[in-house]
Amino acid sequence: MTTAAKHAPARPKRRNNRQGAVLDAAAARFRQHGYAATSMRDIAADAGMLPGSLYYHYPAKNALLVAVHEEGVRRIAAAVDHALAGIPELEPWRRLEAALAAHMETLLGGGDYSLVVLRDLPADDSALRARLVRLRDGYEARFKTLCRALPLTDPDAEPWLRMMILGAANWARVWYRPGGKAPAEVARQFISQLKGAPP
Amino acid sequence: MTTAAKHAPARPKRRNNRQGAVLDAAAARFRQHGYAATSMRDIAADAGMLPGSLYYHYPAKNALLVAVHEEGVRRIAAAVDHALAGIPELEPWRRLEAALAAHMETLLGGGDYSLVVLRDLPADDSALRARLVRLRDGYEARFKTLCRALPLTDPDAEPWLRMMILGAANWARVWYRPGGKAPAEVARQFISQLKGAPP
DNA sequence: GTCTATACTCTGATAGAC
DNA sequence: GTCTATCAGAGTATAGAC
Repeated sequence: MTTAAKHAPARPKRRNNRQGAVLDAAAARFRQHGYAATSMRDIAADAGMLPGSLYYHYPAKNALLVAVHEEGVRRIAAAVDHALAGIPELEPWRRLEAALAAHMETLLGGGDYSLVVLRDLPADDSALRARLVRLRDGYEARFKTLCRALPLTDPDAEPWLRMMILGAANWARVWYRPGGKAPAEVARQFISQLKGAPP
Repeated sequence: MTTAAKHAPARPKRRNNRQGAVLDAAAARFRQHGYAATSMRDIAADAGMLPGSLYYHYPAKNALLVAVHEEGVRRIAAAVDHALAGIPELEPWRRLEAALAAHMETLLGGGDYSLVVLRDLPADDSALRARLVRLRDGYEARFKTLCRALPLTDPDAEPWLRMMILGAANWARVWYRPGGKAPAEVARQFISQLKGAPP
């Protein structure tokens, strides 16, 4: 943690790159049909393999879910961090808006791996569930920091404000259609509702 | 629609009431484990039947999903309508807050059938999906009316405001824990964030 | 390292006795 | 209205050839 949080270049060891194909296929299926409705046969077919071959790369179906989730969090966190690094200016509302725009662009941008925002955590495996929740919480800590920096008249409002922003943003997955407003514009409008009239 | 929107008393024909047990069992399973992860055998066991017996009451698994969904929408809509009927006063923000409180109480109150706000609409059956979406849209029309009545400085803000409110409320299912603040209090705080400083 | 073939369980659903 | 018995197929996972 001294020099850089990510000690690996970009994709450390995608051995013969077939593992990447498996993960991509799983991400696409999980996103489109959900975890429970996706079969290993589906994933294998999309990856151009037979079902049994998957188990060389990942020991079980839920290991695939964890891997997809980890990659998803990694990507959305990178997008947000990159957006914030571009504007070291101090105006807190604008920083929050930029972060939210990056969050929503990644989430709604059509890429798979947007599961960060998993609605439907596996209820049967509590260890797995806890692990995924911890991952998401680690990511969302960024928004806690951003919201705490806001000049609010009532400091106790911060948690509610944060819950509203993230909730509204994540729920956008349900109603958003690619043809509509750009994700960044949605983010701008959301922030605008909370900020009240601008000066 | 002249005298009353609901022409049936409370539960029109729960024939021999075993059908109700089936629906309750299905609702509980769908809520806790999701649709795809629930088997007809699970539902049958919870209802005290054998798997084959379910098909006397419902012709297929997805018919159960539709029935649960319809009952869920009916309940949450009834709760909101009842709350609004109690306060025919005119202050629009208070009406919206009351409706949101009823929405969230029903949603977070622990009852099954709160699937209204279905996370995971079946992606494989687009006819079914469309039907469920239409049901939800019919319910949410109430909030469109409520938001349009608000005294907003920018009238174009109404859709964004509504999307934020419903999104934040529905997403609360993900983080809300029964020990915490009452749902009505959460609703109050959410509205408070949007209204700005009260007079 | 990757694939083939397969084991074994569970799925939604049906037919017909009671 | 519920049960017994069963179907055909899909589910995850494994063993072992290449």
